[in-house]
Amino acid sequence: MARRNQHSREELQDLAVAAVLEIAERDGVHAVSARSVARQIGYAPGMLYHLFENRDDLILHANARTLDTLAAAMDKAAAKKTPEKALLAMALAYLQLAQQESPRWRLLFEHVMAEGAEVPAWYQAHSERLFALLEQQLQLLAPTRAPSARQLAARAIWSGVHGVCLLAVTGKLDVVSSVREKALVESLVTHYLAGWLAA
Amino acid sequence: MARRNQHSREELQDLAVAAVLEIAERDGVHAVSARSVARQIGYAPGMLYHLFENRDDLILHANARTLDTLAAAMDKAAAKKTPEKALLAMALAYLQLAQQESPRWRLLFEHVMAEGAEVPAWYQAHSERLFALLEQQLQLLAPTRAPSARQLAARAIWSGVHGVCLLAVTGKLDVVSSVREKALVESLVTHYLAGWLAA
DNA sequence: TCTTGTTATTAAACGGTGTTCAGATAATGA
DNA sequence: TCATTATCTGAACACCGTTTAATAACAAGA
Repeated sequence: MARRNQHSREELQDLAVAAVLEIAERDGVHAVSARSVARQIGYAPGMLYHLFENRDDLILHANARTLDTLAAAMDKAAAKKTPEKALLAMALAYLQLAQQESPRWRLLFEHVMAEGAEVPAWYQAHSERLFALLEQQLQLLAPTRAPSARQLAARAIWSGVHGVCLLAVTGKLDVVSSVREKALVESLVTHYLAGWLAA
Repeated sequence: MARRNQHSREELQDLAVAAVLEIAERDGVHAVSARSVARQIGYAPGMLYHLFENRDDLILHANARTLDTLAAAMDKAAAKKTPEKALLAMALAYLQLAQQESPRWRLLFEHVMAEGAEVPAWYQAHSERLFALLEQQLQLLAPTRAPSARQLAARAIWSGVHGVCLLAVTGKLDVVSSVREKALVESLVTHYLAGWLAA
């Protein structure tokens, strides 16, 4: 069978991306392969290579959707709060999402570009949106500071929170069960901010 | 050919681990495979499965060596310093090592256990040594605080520093080139500590 | 309506991966 | 010297990402 023309190119891309996320959630990250995704959307594996450049491209499209979900959750979490509380709420929103939809986030955390391949600009734009949300609150919190200082603080906070979420989701943190991940994020954000503001 | 008995089991394990690290450094992380490692040490791929349980086991042994190198560097960096300076020095030692031997660290950062497999206890012991080094300094810095508070702080700091190193090595941080990684680590550690001590 | 051209789709293959295992070979102990 | 034991290999299995020639269905024109 060939040329059925049931879906537009864009529809097929959406179907494939949705299939990636669904398979990851249902069968685990390891189960996401060109063949499994193709089977799920009812096409041959080769079809995926007319829709995406390669596997990286497909996974990045799925991960971009995950990042957008997070950006929306952070926006919501920050609404009508003081900058300090907003920053903490955004960090906790990250942790919560990463924990409750961990397969999606493992897909994001554990994805590695093929040898020599660079992360494309369009994807970086998605992740930069997150930094922008932080910088926005830091702007309100410390309007007189240099923009470069705020950029640095935003990246320091986010790298730190990212580290906690990553270790939490990939299960490398449960060394001491008494230390809860939420407490880690709270400690990291509040103490860093306190120190940063006092400096 | 079979049964040449040139090396003991332990020697062969060491050879294999060394081969993993050498191939990663020379040809890149992607080039590390059962076949390439076996070829490098002059044996058949199947041999590796008499020396290690599986690929994860082999990689973990290599990564444990990387962790031990870091622990030694941290020990050296912390010597004869005040606790605060020691903590910063240890974090910077991490960053420096991760940056200058990035293939080894990509091997560590990007390694993912097979589906359903847990990180074995003997490996966790290696990474716990790092936390212990931090807690040791925090003990000197804030001897009156509860041990659980120090455990939490050690993990918060380390998760944060880990986040920076990871993003730096895997190249996901160069969004704003003006922000240097070293400045991020310094900011993270000093401001967190300042806030933590003031609390 | 018939034909031609275009486009979506697939089957099959290629070279790679981790892993298993029966069998071959050399060292060892009796 | 012979039987046993431990070491090591070759070949296979099932999977992976990816490419490509061939095919079938649609669209357009005559």
